[in-house]
Amino acid sequence: MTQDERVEGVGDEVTDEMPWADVTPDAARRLLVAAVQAFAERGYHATTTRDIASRAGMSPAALYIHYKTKEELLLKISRIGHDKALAILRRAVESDGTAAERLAEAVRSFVRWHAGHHMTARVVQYELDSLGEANRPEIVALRRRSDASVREIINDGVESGEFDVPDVPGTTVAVLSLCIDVARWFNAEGKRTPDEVGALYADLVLRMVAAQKQ
Amino acid sequence: MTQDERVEGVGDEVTDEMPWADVTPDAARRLLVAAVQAFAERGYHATTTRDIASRAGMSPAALYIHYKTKEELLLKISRIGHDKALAILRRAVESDGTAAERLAEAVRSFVRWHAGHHMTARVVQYELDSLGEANRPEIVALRRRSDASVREIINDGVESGEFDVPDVPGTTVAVLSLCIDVARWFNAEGKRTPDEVGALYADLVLRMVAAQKQ
DNA sequence: CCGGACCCTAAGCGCTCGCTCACCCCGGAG
DNA sequence: CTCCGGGGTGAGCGAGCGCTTAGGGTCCGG
Repeated sequence: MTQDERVEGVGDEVTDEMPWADVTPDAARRLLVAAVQAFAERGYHATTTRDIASRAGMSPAALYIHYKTKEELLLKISRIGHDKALAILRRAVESDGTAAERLAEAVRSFVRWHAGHHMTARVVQYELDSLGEANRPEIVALRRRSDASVREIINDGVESGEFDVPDVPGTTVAVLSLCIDVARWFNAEGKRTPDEVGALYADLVLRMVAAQKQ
Repeated sequence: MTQDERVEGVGDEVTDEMPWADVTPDAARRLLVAAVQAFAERGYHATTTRDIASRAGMSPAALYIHYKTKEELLLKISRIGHDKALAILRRAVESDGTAAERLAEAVRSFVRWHAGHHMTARVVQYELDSLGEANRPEIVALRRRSDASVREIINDGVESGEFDVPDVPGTTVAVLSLCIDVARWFNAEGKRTPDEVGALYADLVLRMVAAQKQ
């Protein structure tokens, strides 16, 4: 009863920082971070539980004190990652400003997150199929909410006349796809910072939806 | 000496059709097609050689008559797939017309291929890391040539004044990224045909690079 | 009839996987 | 000191992996 649970209470008013800050037993967090790195580098199926444990400085058996299975690690990573990504999008949707401003902010912050946390994002976005049938629907639902958030802004812009978008669902898919794929190609040793990529992509997306002649 | 090598000589003047048409022993082609499906559905590391063989209607051992290892299958798929994709881009680059026409054609045909052959494209684009150190450089080199092809068209358009692109390398990455990610989300049972997605994406890309005010 | 080249299979080798279990170390209460 | 419980470990389990090998069916020229 002394050092046990301070899980709740801190709130999550921050959305852009280290995602694993409030994973509570210290050893469990180290294992989670190790799993993110391993999954991002080698893929879920090519990663062994022995590899995860040794990255966290533990024996292979220690993993099973904190997680029931290897898939539970992937599920927890996917859940937290999608929550963070969705929170970023929702904040942009619910902010004040024109549709163009909100769309630019959504793309900028979403891309910044995918670049800055490209290891996490890679696992979150590309290892969804590695989840079993039992766990996948929960994550797919989160993803659909991200889709709806972007479509919401684009629809607003079309209705207000700011945007000229012949195919709203198709353009929504394209915008999200563009942002998500950042996690695949972004390299921390490359020349661009996450901020720069975010600014570039926000500009490109605004061009995609802008009314052609005013 | 009788039926051995007729590999070369047929030429590859066709770029948009079934990619495995000229894989010569019939059993080897069936195994390759089975491997593409399995890798696309489950990923390379989650696919067993027993699964590939049984999809091709053979025993597990039959695979090793035609291929030395499981990775050789992935390498062959990657090589053929990248060759086809690059050929499509090169044809657009070397065609006649304005930069805008060539860029639109490049995106349209590249996207059409990624949608129409999304299983192959998924393996080609997303399983590159599963190749060992020995084989990866060859495929990476092919990918760089695709990158250079798109950059070439965009540079032409900037120099001729057709395009207004502040960041040519960044925009090149974005365009390719947009096209490639089609392989991830495209669903054959969905509402859109590969042609429709190609047309939509060509339009979106032209908007991204178009001179804002003329 | 034979004999062998060509494909393919049944069986299984050696290995590593995800995961388990019996035990140990160590700080705090009595 | 003893006792105890929770986080950790060493060793190893059954299973399934990539891949190999000995041999069988079939079609050929003789």
